Amino acid sequence: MVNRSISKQTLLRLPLYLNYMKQLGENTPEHISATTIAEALRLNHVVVRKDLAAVSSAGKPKVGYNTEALIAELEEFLGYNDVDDAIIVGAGKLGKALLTYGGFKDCGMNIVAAFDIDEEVCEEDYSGKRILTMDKLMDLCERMRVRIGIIAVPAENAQAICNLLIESGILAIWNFAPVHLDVPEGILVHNENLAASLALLSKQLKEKFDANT
Amino acid sequence: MVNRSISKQTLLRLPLYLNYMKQLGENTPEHISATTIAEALRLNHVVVRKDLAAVSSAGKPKVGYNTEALIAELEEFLGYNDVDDAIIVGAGKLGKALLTYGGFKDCGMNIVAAFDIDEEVCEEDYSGKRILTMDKLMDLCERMRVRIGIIAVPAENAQAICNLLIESGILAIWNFAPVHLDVPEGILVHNENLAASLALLSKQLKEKFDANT
DNA sequence: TAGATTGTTAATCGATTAACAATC
DNA sequence: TAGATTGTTAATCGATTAACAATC
Repeated sequence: MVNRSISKQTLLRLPLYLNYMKQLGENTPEHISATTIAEALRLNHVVVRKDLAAVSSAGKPKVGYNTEALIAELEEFLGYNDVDDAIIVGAGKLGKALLTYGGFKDCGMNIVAAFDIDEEVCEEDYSGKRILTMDKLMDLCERMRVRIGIIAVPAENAQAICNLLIESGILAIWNFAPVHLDVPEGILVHNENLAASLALLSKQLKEKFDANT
Repeated sequence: MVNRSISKQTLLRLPLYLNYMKQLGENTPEHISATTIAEALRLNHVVVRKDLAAVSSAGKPKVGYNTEALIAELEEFLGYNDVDDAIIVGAGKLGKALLTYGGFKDCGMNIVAAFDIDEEVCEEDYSGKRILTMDKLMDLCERMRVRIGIIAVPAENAQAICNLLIESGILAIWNFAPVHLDVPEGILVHNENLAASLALLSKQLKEKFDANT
C-alpha cells in the first residue's frame, strides 16, 4: 500500500465505498470488483479502480477484491482503527446531538465531553457523556492531550472559543459556526456550514428546473 | 452577471466570502477588494477575483467592490432571497437540532416540520416547529409542494425513508445517514457523513505530524 | 499622471477519462 | 484457452495560477 499523494477527492470517495460495502449485509459477496461498486454508486469505474489501487494491493484480475479484506483495508487507511479524542464547545441542540451521536465510534472518533458557558446544562449526563463548565476546558485538553475541537457555539462567540481552544493545545478544529476563523499557521480548520450546504442544494434544484424550461 | 458554468469549487467558496463580509460588523469598509478578502481567507487573490467576477459586475479598478452591494449580489446569486421549504424525517437529537436551528433562515431555507415514527416525540412544539407522525408526511409534501427532504434517521431506515420521500414528490435529498441511497435518475442527493468528516480531519492531523517526524 | 485594482488571455497543474497491457 | 478484471500509461478536461492589458 502506497500512501503518498492521495488526492482530496479520493479521500472523500473512500468512505462512500466503505459505506456501500458495509451496507450489503447478507448480500455481501466474498469478492467485489471496482466495476460493481462504481455501478452501485454511479461513479466512473476507472475512478473507483484507481482509488482502490491507492489503498489496497490485494485486487486480483478476474476475481476482484476480497470484500472483507477491502473493508478492513479501507478502515485501516482512513484511521478508523486507532481511536482519536475530540471535545465539543457549545452544548446547544447541535452540540448535544453531536455529543451523543453513536456513529463517531465506527470511524474511530471518541467525543470526550462537551463544554458550555450555561451552568444550567452542565453536569448533566448525556448517555454517559458529560457537559462541563468552560473553566474545565483547558485543564482537560492538556491532561488528556485532546487535539481536536468542535465548535458548536453561536457565530459571535466562535472566534473567541477558537482562540481558547488553540491556547489549550487543540490542533484541528471542526467549525459549525458560519464564520471564517482566523488561526495561526499550522492549525487545521474544517468548516461545516450546514445552512449554506442546504441552500446550495436548493439552488442546484432550482437551476435544474430552470434548465428544463 | 453571467450565470453559466460556475464551477463547483466556486459555489463552495462564495458562502465563505459572504460570511467574511457579514462578520466585519462595525469595521465594514464602504469598498472591499478581492485582494483583501483573499488575504483574510488565505486564498489566492486571482481565485477570489474570478469568483467575484462570476457573480458581480460592479467591481471598479482602484476602488474594488461596494461591500454592501457585493453582499446583496452574493445573497441573490446563492438564492438566499427566495425562501425554499424543506422537511426533516427523523426527530432524534440531530433532527431536532436541525429543526430548531435558526441559521437556515439567513440562507433562505425554511424547515417546515419534522416527522418521526415515535408517536411520543410527535405533536411536541419546538420553537414553533412541529414534529408530526409519519402518516402525515406525504399529504403535507404534496399540499405544500415541498421539494427538499432531509434524512436524519438511522442508517437501516434511510433507504426506505428515501423511497417514501420520492413517492411524496421530493426532488432533492440531504442525507445524514451513512449509507449510499439508491435513487431514480433526476433526484438530487447530497450526502453529509458527519462521522466520516471528523475522521478525515483526524487523519489529516495525524498525517501532518507523521510528515514532521 | 501614477498606482491600485479589475478583468482577460495564456500557461500550468491536477484530476478524470480513455486506451491498452498484464494476469488469474 | 478465453474472458473478466486489475493496473498502467497516455489523452483529455477543468481548475488554478501567472502574466498582462484596461481603467478609474
